[in-house]
Amino acid sequence: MNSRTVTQDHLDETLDEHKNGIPDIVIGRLPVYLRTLKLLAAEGQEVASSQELGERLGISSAQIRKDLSHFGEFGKQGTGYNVAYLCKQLEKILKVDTVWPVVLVGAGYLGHALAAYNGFENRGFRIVGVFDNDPNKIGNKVGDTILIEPLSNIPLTVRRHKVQIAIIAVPAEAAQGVSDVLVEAGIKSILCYAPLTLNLPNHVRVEYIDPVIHFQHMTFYLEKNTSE
Amino acid sequence: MNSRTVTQDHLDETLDEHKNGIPDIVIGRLPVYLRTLKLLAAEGQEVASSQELGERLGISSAQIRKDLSHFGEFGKQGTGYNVAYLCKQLEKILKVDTVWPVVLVGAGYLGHALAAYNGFENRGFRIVGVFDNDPNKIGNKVGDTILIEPLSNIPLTVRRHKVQIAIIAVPAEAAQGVSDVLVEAGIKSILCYAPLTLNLPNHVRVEYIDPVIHFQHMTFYLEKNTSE
DNA sequence: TAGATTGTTAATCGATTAACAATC
DNA sequence: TAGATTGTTAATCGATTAACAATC
Repeated sequence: MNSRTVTQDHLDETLDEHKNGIPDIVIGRLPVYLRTLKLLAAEGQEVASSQELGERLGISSAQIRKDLSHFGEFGKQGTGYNVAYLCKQLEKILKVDTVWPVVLVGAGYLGHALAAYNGFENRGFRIVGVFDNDPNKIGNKVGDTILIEPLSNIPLTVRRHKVQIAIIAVPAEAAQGVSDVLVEAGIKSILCYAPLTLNLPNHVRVEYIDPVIHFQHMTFYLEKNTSE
Repeated sequence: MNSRTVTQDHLDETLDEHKNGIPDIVIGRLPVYLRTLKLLAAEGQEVASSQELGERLGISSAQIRKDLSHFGEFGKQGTGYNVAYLCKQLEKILKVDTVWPVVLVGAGYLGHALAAYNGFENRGFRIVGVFDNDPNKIGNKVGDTILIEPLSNIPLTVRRHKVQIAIIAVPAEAAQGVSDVLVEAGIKSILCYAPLTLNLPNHVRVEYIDPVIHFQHMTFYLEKNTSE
């Protein structure tokens, strides 16, 4: 959850903080800004102030201005931000002005849902390979486009497409083993849907999605039904 | 993202901070501790120190001890924490020592994946209703157990099962409308898979899951392939 | 010009960490 | 007893906010 110092051959840096010294927590908000700005653009809005954005996102206008100020000056006093322009700039900053190839491991229900999702492409990502070790699944197609391949094919696909990002959508028991395979193949970032904390080398970034973590966070604030 | 002050008839409190004054960020880590402890328990480990937990989670032992200290004294000097006992205590603190009913809106690929997932029950949650407005889906069953019902049935199910938690798994365009229906029905917490920020009354807690947000966070730290 | 909003500074607020007495 | 680890305090570190000069 925190910075872990990574010592490599040629440079010293941390995983969570950029060499430029921009806090990771700021980077984490930029995709949310981008998502909102694209929605505004789709609604035909040409200009937005930090105050308007803040209201829409439930955060302060000061935070938005401060966050953006790490990367340059994108607004105009008295007016606000040009929506299309700020979108472009954020895409460049986050490096999603091109499409990144992604491999997906796990072709269960969740894997199918992810493979079928058509919201990746226009936000900078494309699934270029789906892998599973179940012999009953290998050879089948997902969403009548992508073939399900055995895990042993991962290295080839990763090399061929220069893939740096992987999704793990396998059961918890299999996740650590899968992540080892991915790291070995050269994957640099993993999005893990399996409900556990992976043990990985420091040069690999992992993020987690586990709905139950969110639920359990919520229930702390809820009142139990006493009557039942 | 921050505390928003909620003024109700009878009491003043914030959404993100408990009346007891325990920081929301601490609450957010407890489910991760719980998940890890349950895994340790399943592996047969009876005792764990804050240091061991910290290493497993990639956080400091001091943080774990500090977090837990908000709720009581659960460890033993020189030994550490009894895994089973700490599990039980965390479940009580998070109120997941019983099972919460949850409604799911959206029976697309993602909805099916969520409805079929068998990892909710033993962590405190059960899907008691699945809703969709597509006439082609209504009446079908999900995972040959749960019937897909029209959104108009939401209020009845929510009342009958005293449901406080909902999952939104519909396209972005439909999400705001669905959330209005849920709030109207009395839902108190929403887990939203649609890629947008919902506009909701302050007494309703929302959390978001959007894989692209994670991807875009990751790409900031990746190097683009220059050769392609 | 008058009004609005930016970018930035300094102050405030809050979270993490280091350190250690207490104690198993 | 000696070694280990907790719970807690105080110090450090970092993030958010308020405020305002600059300026469109």
